[in-house]
Amino acid sequence: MNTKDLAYFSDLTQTKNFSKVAQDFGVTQPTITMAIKRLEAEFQTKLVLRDRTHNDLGVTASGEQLAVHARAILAELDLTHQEITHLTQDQTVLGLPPIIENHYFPRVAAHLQAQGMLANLQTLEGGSVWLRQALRDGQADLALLGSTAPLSYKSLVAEAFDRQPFRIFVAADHPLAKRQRIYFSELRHEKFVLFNSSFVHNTAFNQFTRRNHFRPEVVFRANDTHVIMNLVAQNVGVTFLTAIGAQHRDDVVQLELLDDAQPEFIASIVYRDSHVLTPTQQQVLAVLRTTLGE
Amino acid sequence: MNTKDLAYFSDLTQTKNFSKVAQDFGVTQPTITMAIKRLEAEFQTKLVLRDRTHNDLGVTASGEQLAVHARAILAELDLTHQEITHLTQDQTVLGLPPIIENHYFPRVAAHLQAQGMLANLQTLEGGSVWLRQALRDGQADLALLGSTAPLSYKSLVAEAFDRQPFRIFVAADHPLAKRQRIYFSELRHEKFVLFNSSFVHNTAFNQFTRRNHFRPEVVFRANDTHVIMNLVAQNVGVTFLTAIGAQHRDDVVQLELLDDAQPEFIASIVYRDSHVLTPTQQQVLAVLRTTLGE
DNA sequence: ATTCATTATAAATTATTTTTATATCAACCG
DNA sequence: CGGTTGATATAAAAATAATTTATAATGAAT
Repeated sequence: MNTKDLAYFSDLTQTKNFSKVAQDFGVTQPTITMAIKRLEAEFQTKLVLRDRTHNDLGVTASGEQLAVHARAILAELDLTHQEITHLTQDQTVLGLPPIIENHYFPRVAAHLQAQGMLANLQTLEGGSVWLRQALRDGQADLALLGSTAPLSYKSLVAEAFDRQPFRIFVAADHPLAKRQRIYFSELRHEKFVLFNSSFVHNTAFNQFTRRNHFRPEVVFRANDTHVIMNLVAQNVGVTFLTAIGAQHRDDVVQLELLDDAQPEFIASIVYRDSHVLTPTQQQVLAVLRTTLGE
Repeated sequence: MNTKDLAYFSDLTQTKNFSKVAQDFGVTQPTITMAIKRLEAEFQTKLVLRDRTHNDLGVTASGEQLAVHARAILAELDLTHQEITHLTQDQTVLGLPPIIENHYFPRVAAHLQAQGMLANLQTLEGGSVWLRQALRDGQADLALLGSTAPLSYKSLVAEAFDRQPFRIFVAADHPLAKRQRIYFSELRHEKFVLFNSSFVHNTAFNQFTRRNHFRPEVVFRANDTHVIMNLVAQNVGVTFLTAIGAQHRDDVVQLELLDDAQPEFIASIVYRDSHVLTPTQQQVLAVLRTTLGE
């Protein structure tokens, strides 16, 4: 069976228009008619219902089922291409959320440098949530990710290497700046400057707000620690980060949280379980493990 | 890309012999040569190393990677066929381990009968461990499975509906038969008759033995409760089953276990998350839920 | 040195897919 | 109504792709 037919069909279930699919793939319309016929023969079932009365194309139950699998197959094929490309170019793409990149990566880079392997490494920046998907679909080969619970994801292998508590950061001239420890509930009426939703900080933050039964007022979301810290320093709001997320600065004060059973920031090395690691990638992984492991 | 090429390649990585692959698929040998060439062109990389010196065919890193994905794609395609076949024949295959079949299924069957749906149901018997795989690769659409921890498997959805403690069964004339409750450690020197390893009972049993630091003497393994019970009645050994696993009989006595934090037998309704349920399958699922749910 | 087992190559054949050209069908429109 | 439009189907021709046949090449084993 040709995977092209699956691609045609997958598109058809979405556009519900034979001619449009033909256009999308730069082929003529009868090609699509024939492709669908082939699939219907292969699976011995009607896949689409041509309802010319309402000029609307229906997908049968079998068709829906096929569409689900067709997409899975096409995604797998795509992933295969990406992986093999990285493999042949001996390139390792390491996904890094900015906080981890700032805190842990310098150490790793130094070791890789020493082994002359830095040239084979590309980094891919993004929030942990976004990177998890990037890892799945082959944009990255390895990643260092943050999470609030030990990672255990379908098709991914995760090895936790560090845990960090979350902290609150306020401007040095903020009323709370004198305190060293506070309860999250005391922040009920504060304004917040936070990471955007592709970061795990949000998961943890939401746990805190849910437990304390309040809707926080989030005045701004950014995806850069420095931007956030600058806003905090100017009292635009307070923020919620890990201790390691913030370089030291005089105009911002760090507060410990006193709440029980707090979520933690768990840092893990993550990779796909279906991915056969190259020697280079294994070396990178080994460096990550020895450098980051306790 | 044609999936046939992936099948050829997958076979080749295992047989490591072009001619053998050709035979396996009933085609001529140059067909395989060409297929591999096509894949090598598609992925722009060498996939196999023709090492004629050692008359051994090596698979490159890229080849290994492709093989992993090729198998995944072919399995997905196979699953698709199976699912669509069941779909068009409006047949639902329900996987049932024998213990669950004996205890819970009669109730379910009565309800299905009342709704005239029993004709659309086929059952597939096997241990929970084996059925889990059968469900994954499409031999079954739904299953009632036993487990010792709440089920959460990659690509499967599980809804727990009952919990049962494990018990020990001994012959009526066994020295322990007078006791009503015992500690597992008291069984250190007993002979055991058990289910074979495709049953979850083993997982639980192993937890008990590990905690009590002994290697049990297993004298026989069977996959039928009656066989096991008959052996127990004749003092061939004692067994380890759920309370519901045994019909009442005079020659066998049931003992409660006194150990702390025992594993339980958790019964769950399980199905694939990628599977689009037919109306019939949804009805069956609804009957399962109402009949089995508390 | 010859034979054997294995894979490669090239031309011919066969199968499959795509295009071109045209038909069908229902809805819409004045 | 009849004509036009948008959508899919069909059939024959053309283009592509896969497979076979026949044979060559390669290295190992005897």
